[in-house]
Amino acid sequence: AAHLEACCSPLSEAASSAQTFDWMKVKRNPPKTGRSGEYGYGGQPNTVRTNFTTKQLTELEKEFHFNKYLTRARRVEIAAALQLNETQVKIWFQNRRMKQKKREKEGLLPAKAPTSSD
Amino acid sequence: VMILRSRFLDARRKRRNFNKQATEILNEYFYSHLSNPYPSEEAKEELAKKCSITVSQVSNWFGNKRIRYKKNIGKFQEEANMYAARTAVNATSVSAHGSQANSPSTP
DNA sequence: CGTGCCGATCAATCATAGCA
DNA sequence: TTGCTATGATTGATCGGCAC
Repeated sequence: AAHLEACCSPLSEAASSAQTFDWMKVKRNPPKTGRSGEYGYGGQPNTVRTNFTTKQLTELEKEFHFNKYLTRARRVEIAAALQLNETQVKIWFQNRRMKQKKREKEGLLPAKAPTSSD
Repeated sequence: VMILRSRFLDARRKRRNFNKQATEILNEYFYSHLSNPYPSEEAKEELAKKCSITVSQVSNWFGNKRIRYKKNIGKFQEEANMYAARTAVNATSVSAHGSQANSPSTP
């Protein structure tokens, strides 16, 4: 579900001024993470971006090197051990995999252009 | 406290601004596609080559540009007009490539 | 029908560059 | 040097699409 606001008339504005296109109205849904009293922070629903502690990140990294992918069981263990939601652990691994892929991809071209000149 | 963070924060530290030339190219693309500033992977690669930066940097640039633009459209009005006029000519030569049917507006 | 993953993107923030 | 703004990069989390 997305919240699209319909206010300005799409067909108006002219001249050089920029109109308000769809992409400018895109609003992400507020994160629903946090749930379940976790660490010592208020009780209000997490506003945004959970700040992982160094300890949590260290453990997650350790797990990642052991396994790039998690099993349901492992995820539950880690979530409990680090006091995070299973979703947060799942998402962390997802992002971590993408990050590694990006790294590999870039750490392969920085050399030089593939042109046969050399 | 924050010292612990900076410990392993990598590239973010020695950041270098892009050349004026590169920024020009990126802005030209952005404003000439203001209706949909989402370059395809191929387009990103081409921009990266022209700007002498990586594809990731191109993605970062567009990501930041989009967010910051919509956050304060007014602040970019001048810039928008400037590039709009400049790329208006360029747009004419790029209207027959058979890549993607894209032209929602164009009153 | 529900769930995990991917690829792209968002959105907030960090740390520095640049300028007055 | 001091203070503030511009800007590139990072990252937890969302969105749409796809496979199982």
